[in-house]
Amino acid sequence: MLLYNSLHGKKEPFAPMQADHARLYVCGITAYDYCHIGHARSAVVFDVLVRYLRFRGWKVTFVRNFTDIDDKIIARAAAEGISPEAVAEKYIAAFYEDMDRLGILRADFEPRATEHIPGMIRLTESLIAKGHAYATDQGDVYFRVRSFPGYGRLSGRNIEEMRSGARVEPGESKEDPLDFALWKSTKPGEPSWSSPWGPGRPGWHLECSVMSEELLGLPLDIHGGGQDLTFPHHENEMAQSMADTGEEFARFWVHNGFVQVNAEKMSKSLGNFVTIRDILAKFQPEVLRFFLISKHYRSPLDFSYSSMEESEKALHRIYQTIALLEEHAGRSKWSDAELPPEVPAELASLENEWTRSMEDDVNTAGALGHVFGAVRLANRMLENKSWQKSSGGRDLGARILRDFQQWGQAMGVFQDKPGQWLEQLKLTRISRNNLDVGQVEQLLAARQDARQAKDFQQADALRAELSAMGVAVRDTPDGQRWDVL
RNA sequence: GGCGGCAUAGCCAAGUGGUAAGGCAGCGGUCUGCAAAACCGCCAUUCUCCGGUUCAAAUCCGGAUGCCGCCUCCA
Repeated sequence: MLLYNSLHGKKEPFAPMQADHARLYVCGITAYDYCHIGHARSAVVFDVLVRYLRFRGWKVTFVRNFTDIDDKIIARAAAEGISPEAVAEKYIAAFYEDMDRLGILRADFEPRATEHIPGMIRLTESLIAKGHAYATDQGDVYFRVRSFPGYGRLSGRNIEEMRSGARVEPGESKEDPLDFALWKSTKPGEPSWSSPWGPGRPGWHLECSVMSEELLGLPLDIHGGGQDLTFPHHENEMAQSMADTGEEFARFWVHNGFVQVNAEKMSKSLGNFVTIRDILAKFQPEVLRFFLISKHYRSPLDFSYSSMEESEKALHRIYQTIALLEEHAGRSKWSDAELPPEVPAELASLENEWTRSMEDDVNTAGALGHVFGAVRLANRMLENKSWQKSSGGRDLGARILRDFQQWGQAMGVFQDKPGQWLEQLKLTRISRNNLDVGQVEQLLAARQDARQAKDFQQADALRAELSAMGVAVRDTPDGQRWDVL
């Protein structure tokens, strides 16, 4: 399969270094707030990557860390009046709640920075010993960026051009503004660990270097994260690790694109910050997941509630067809007829195209297009009276159901029972539209009476009233059924 | 200022040399007493613009315009 490697700026054939065993490390969250839509995208993108690598038959060991000590956590602790540890616990728990709902698989290892302090101290000592880092009188340790010739390779920048932009905090005594902290001396009241340089805490970039090496070994097959982490986080991780080992740190760097809200960067200052919880209060989790995979993972993605509604309708269409296919599969009698050969051939072609899309840099957007191809094919078969009751139709229906199952597993969607999903959709929409179910039922009962009395004018008036409320009524042999639009 | 990305129908969105997937909306139809629910069908001679390469370009090259991201904590 092809994967876009940020290190070289192009798609490259991917295969694990060790036979059949892919090792991935993805930067997780800093646990200082509820997860937003951008965290959801990153989580879903790498969840799909892991699922697909496994679907393809490779063994995958997947590590996703938690940063549980950091400036933002300390600031949040002060704001909430609780300890930094409690802040991290709280938001890690919230992370699991949100991600479980989105169907994100747990990683094989989910290490926390504070569990790996000794390793970080060892790496820092080693870098000092090799001349790549230095301690200051204040008890800070900095990485000597100019001692590592490859610096800037990942993010595509060169040291000379960066000088003006680098910043030096007051009180820092760096040799060079570009240098970054490996170890920070503690300020009063902050969490700290004892170290050869006095009490302090690790710099942010260090944890990923240490934990990835300890849990997976270097070089990693894939190191992932959001595009914004490319610089400085990943550049610095790479510099630390490579300066220490002298070897490649990660073979493939994979970065997901940003989520924007109303075509602007999401930020607290713009007031367009959308958390996963905000969205899941209005939509089923799978709709968000579907929305996130409906565009290629490297492109910017613009979030809006109207896009969510479109995704909801699209997903509804798929579940609707799955429901029809399952019902169809329950038939007891089948004629001997076969389908015209081009019909199963069309399905075979869609199956190939689905795989081709996924093999091409995990193109879920393209793959979904072929899923809809199968939806249409299924519906065409179901609509055709002679196809529908033929053994050829039975086989085609079973094969499409199996495809949906497999495709869904690889992408982390279509896993629910269709009846349940459709019912849940109705409940979600009722609550989103603040519908008064009692009132709806009253109107339905009145319409039922009117229809029985053949007072179609009154029945239609009631339908119009319901419709104005966003309720669609459908008359079936079993009576009235209603859906929320 | 430096680096990078993107511009495809009303909207969203695949497609990296061989003649434009898919979703939403819209339109036509099936079903229905009716039906905005379901299903089927139709819907870009054309891919921001201008040049160039080629038998052939949305896809490659050069230029223009517009939008965005990173360069500072950030998925």
